[in-house]
Amino acid sequence: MARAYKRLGNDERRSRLLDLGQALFTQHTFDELSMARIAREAGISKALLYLYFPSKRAYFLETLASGADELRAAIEPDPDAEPVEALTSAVDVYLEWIDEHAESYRKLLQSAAAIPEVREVIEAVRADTTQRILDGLGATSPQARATTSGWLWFVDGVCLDWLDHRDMTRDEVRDLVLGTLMMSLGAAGALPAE
Amino acid sequence: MARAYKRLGNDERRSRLLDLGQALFTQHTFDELSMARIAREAGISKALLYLYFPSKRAYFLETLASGADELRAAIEPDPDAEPVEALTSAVDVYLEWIDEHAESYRKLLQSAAAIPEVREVIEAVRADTTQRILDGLGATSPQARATTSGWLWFVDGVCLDWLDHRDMTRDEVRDLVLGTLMMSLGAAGALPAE
DNA sequence: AACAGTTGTTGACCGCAGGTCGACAAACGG
DNA sequence: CCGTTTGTCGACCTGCGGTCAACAACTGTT
Repeated sequence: MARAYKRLGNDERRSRLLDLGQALFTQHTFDELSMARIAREAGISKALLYLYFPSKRAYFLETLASGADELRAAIEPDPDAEPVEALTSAVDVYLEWIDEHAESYRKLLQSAAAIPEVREVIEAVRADTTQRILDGLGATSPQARATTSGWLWFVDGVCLDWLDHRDMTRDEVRDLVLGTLMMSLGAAGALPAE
Repeated sequence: MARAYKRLGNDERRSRLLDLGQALFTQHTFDELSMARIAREAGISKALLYLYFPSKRAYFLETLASGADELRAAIEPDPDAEPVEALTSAVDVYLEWIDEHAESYRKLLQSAAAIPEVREVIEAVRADTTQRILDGLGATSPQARATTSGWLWFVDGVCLDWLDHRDMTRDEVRDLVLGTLMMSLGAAGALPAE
């Protein structure tokens, strides 16, 4: 009698599922995919999927983390560089990543608000980034904080517009985005004279 | 024998349901509310709710529209005013509305990404607003478009930060937000000399 | 070769969600 | 008083995220 199923080691199965998730979640939104569908796509039963991940959200988050860690590491600023240069290169890396993962980026921003945990992660990253920028520039006023925090939204807005139209080069986008930060911080009277 | 239920006219029932929806959806997110719960809250059966609205999303959208129309009308620019002033007053009205409906505003931005239809509405409004601003200022370059479109995100980002901290006056927020638009359009080389 | 232990794997099941349908009951005209 | 209209409801269907007891594939021992 033919074997009923192929048996895999724990780690092997797990990493296969994560790979599959990364592939699926970049093509479909969180709630476009059911656990049943994912299991079918993986050639296993739903129950097995739940043996490896406690919930759909957890699965999504792990899938996300495995892909986002590289980005986050790349954006981490070089502590030896001066603030403005560190920021410039961080933006560069960010734009490059978006350029190469356009669909994932879109789906991520879409899934973001839907899942509270993801929203929290993004908000935490934003708050953290805001603080790093403020520290780097030595700004402290509420205006500076609001401007910087709003600017992060601005960046994502510009990126989405960029992906929609594709009529600017990556360098142009970078200059636009960085110029805007400096200009608006200046307008808010938050930039120390340099 | 006591009457089994109170019978209402079509319009009466409908508008009561919309009022209830507006109240509920400003206190809870879209998926925090079940149709069963809404029906219970309205004192009717779920089936009746579905007689008036074809789906939960449709119900949410109509609820939203009835509340958003007033805002949209208020933001509609006075065609006789000069562009900059029209924009200023529009932002003023927008901020005032957010100030008074802080929770609704938050819930809306959260529900936004979750429901495709809502996202589409918001994106349409943003695209429309972007175009109006560009027309008003006589700007046409991709940079100007990207900047303006990103600025709308900036505004929402600043507003969320504002609601989180509440350490600026509404006028300060307005000046910050308008100043940023002008500054960044200027930096993008998109502003005609004035 | 047989057997026991481990563990990867499954089919059947639960509760709840959005959505549908046929039957009933309130109002109104004659 | 009855027939028609239509506002209303309880029961039901499907599909979702999530759970569980049982089974089957591999491993080591004798």
